[in-house]
Amino acid sequence: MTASHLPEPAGAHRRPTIHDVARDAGVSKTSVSRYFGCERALLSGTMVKRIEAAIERLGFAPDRIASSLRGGRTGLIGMVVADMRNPYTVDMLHGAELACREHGYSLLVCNTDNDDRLERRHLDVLHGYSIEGLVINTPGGNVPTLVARREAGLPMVLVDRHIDGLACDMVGLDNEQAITLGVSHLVDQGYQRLLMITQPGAGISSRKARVRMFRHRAHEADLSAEVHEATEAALDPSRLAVTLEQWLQADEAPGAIVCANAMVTLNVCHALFKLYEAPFQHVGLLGIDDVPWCALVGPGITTVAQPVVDIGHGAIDMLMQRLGGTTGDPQATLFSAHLNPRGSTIIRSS
Amino acid sequence: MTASHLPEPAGAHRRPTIHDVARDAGVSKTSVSRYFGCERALLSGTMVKRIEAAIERLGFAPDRIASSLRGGRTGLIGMVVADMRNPYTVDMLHGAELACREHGYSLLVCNTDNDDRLERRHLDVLHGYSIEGLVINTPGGNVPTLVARREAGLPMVLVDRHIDGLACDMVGLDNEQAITLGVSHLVDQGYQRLLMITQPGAGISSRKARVRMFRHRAHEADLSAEVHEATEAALDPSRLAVTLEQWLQADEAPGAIVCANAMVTLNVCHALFKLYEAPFQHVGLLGIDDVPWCALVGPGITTVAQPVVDIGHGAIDMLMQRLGGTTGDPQATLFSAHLNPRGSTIIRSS
DNA sequence: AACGCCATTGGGAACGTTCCCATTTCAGGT
DNA sequence: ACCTGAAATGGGAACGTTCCCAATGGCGTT
Repeated sequence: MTASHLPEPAGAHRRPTIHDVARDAGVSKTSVSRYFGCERALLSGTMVKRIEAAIERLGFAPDRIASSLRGGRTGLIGMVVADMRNPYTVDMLHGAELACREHGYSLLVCNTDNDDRLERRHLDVLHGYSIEGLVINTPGGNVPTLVARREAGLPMVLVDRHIDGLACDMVGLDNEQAITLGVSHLVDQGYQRLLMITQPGAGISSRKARVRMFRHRAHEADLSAEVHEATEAALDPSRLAVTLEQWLQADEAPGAIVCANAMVTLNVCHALFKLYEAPFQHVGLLGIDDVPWCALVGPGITTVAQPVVDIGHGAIDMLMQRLGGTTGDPQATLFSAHLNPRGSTIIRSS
Repeated sequence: MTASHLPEPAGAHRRPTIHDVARDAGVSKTSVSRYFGCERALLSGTMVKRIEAAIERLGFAPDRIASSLRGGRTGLIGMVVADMRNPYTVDMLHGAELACREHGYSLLVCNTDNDDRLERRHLDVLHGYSIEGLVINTPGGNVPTLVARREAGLPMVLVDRHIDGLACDMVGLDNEQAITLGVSHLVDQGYQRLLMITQPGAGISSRKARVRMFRHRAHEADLSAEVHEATEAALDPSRLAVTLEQWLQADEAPGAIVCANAMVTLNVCHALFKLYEAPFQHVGLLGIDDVPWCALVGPGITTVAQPVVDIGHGAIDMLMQRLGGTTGDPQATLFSAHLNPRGSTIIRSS
């Protein structure tokens, strides 16, 4: 018998542990643990050198799973998004990833495809991993679960929208300012009637805010303002084209369409190109959310852009503050939009 | 003294453990553990009912961190991508997320922004979390680290490109077929000279394959074929415009531009719109990678589309096979592209 | 010379699971 | 009645860390 332990399979050797390092360096495992933790200052110079040498020799890397178990800190942040393919989500995720990296956290990303049951499942999984914080962009179908987690002490930041009955931090766009900016521009350009196309937003605060403010500002400027809520199906370009044509032919005065987000802008463009070869000679178009291709379509599509990367970054920043121990009432961080004027909001003589 | 343990803070109660459930149900913790694990069949009907009731009462959810420590299986898959903002990456990620969900795994997502040092750091972090598998889309700057992990037994799948000296599974596009499809289309449409714009691809197999095949097919069809490698800076629309104009004016024969990926297509479009009001009356354009806005620009941009979501899904599927114990030589799964013919590849009388 | 204190270091319990092995129970065959 | 073995259950070690507490040793103070 060579050893009292496992025969140790020939090829792959066992990952070294803090124990191995301790033995190799001739110190206690506690000291090695201190080397990695925040008690590094306790160690003497000789000790540090010996530990470092042993780590190098063995190629040791601490096991975060074991560390999480005893230490309680997993270093994991849960990120639950409603629609991974939405450009908004992508940029937000990018900002969040950046911020996590800065703070030494890692992101567990979950996509719910706007499905409440799936969201619920993802929340359970994240709970299983003992995430330290949650950033969530939710349609609002799992309020009880979220409230429970929040009250159990899980730091949580809502993105883009806040949810009634869920007292927690939130990061998003200053929708009032954004819509004011957009409508003022359209007024300045001389449009006399406006149509907003939006997705149905039963419980989604940001969508409701945009519609409310749109009506308000248009009314203030004495313009007629209509709002069309297009369900998933009604966003289909062909069906949308019918709606748009009706609205266009109802009145001779120059009109402009406002798209409530990038998804809507894309579909409205498709619809307009079905109707006209050069649609922007007949109607103005302003999109909320700027995406790279907006500058390429027709004479360029005017947009009101939100700083989405900053929003994602800001979400993590708020989380870090809570993790740092900040208590107190929920905060809302709202970012300002800016205008990208392009050719789609210039009135051509017809 | 009421108890020998902690005074138990008033508000938030401790998360229940398998122990609490066992006590409440009047069974052993082993049985509760069996309830969740794959030894469920060992339990009698009564036992199952009592455990279920206790779980319900306490709101217990197993701790995956503790489970990972002893059990060795973390349920975590690492996903390292070179550029999170690239539409390719987004769709791929979406497919991978979908597949992970099906198999009960969760994704730890890392973005490297094409930075080797950052990629290295992310790989270390993932190693710390004992991921069970790795899907990576790499510029190729950390071969030694990757080889080491692979040889230590970590299942690994490369996405989009394979790396010399790294023997591991790979999922991507059948570049030969894709380019053949694109070039044939251009030939059929009557173009007589071709220009491919690509990003520099020193170590990137997919880029090299596209260039090589482009040259080959063009030569076969007796067309002149030029390739322009645009560095990050040279992708700037203004500088690109100069390059394109030179090429256009060098010859009268009708020519078409092939863009090696969506990023390039976007910038080339910007450049063309700087040169002409209606660029596609002067030059043909074909893009590799289809993105939603391609149909909207000018008369629509013809594309060769890869099934990116399937590629992401496929990557996880391969990983699962390896996790299931499949051994043997590295496999490559290549998907076929399909053509979306649009207005940008129709020759207009000039 | 005895004392106390700070700076270092080490030993061992604990975190919440899973897994190995031992134990109990009971049916069925001799 | 006894033995055998399968089915069901429980006890305790182990996973690799962190953290509490105790121990050691050197040095300045009374």
